[in-house]
Amino acid sequence: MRAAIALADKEGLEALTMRKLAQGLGVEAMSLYHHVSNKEAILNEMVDWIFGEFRLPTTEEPWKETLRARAISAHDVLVSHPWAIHVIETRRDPGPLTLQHHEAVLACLRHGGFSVPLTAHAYALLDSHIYGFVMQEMTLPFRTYEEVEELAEHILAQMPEELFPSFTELTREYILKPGYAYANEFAFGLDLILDGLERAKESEQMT
Amino acid sequence: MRAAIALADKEGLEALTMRKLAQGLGVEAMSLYHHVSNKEAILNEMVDWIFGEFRLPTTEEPWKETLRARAISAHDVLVSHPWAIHVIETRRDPGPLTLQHHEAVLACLRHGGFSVPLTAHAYALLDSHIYGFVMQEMTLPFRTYEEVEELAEHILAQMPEELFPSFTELTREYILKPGYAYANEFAFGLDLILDGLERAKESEQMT
DNA sequence: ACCTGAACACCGTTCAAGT
DNA sequence: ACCTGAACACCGTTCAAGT
Repeated sequence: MRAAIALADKEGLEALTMRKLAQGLGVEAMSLYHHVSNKEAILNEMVDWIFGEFRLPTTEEPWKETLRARAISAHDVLVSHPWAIHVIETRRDPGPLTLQHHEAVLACLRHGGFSVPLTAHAYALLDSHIYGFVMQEMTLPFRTYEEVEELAEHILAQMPEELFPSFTELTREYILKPGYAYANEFAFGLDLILDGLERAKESEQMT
Repeated sequence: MRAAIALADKEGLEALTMRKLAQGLGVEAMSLYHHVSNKEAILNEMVDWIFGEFRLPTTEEPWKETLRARAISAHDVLVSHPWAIHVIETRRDPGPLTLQHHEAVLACLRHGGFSVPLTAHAYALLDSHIYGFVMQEMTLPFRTYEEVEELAEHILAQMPEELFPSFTELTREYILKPGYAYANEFAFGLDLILDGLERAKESEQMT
């Protein structure tokens, strides 16, 4: 398990083959099948491990703060294991740590005063933001600010400005400004969503 | 191109191999390399085609309405081509239809009165919701209401209720109610986000 | 109980050879 | 210009055979 995560972290998901995993463990590929039923099972366990890394929200703290912290933690975990979002996307049966995590988020919302339907809405929305944001972040063709700059210049140079005025404007006046980092956009959306959920809860409680 | 999309639609992304694609075209796999440089190029074109299917927002209509319609259209397109979200996630260079689509969304926000930074925030947020939601929707282990019911009963039966009180409550009081469909959650989040963006724009204009 | 070598049914892709 | 057969370097997985 640890070997599989380390291998995917270091060499990418496509390098995680049964042969290479076995090699890292000093064994032949076929031996792995004595400890795990197939590769799917390994991927399932990897996803469950990821959920175990997310900070659990509590029912003691205010819902907004604790869910904000868990969202940021989830974002950070997913970004530091770039294979995770892809693998999560293909899993269909949640492991024990995953269930435990879901339970903690749901309990937090219910204790925070959300009705059952609003809890369902809120959970779907919060996780859409986390997964969708990380997905976009991972597909960006750059990671460092230097790469952003280089790529943006390259794009600007070959993009007809008349056809893409808003695009070039955004690149020039926002992306190429010092201090730009896509990851900073995460908190904006998160806070907008949390504020919106608070408002929805309050208007629900008035009726 | 059309053959590749049809094959992925009908038999799934894992069935889209060069050999099967060629077979459907009545030709050998190796012949494809005369018309396309490699499989990556095919996947790039498929993603660009997907973006071409999204309804383009306009600058004539009010931003909120036209962006709402484009989000719903994008959701519907992605759900009806289940391979799309996975392939988008691994693409790194946008095609012409993709760029055109981005330009239209950015122009719509700018015409709607959003500043350049707020336009960047808004776009990241809207697309996070679309991608993240679809991603979750695709990984659900059910599609029809009957399957929901069956699975929920199965889960309830083997889940220790003391350990997962909120989970069982949600399943019993929300998911198992007639008329439940996960896809319905999409509009809730979308409207919450659009309202939040409107509010953010107004408070920006006051300063 | 654990490991292994050979094999099977696949991949994407290259390349020399055909028309 | 377009297509093809054989081949290469890989996959996940099965299975009989070893210790």
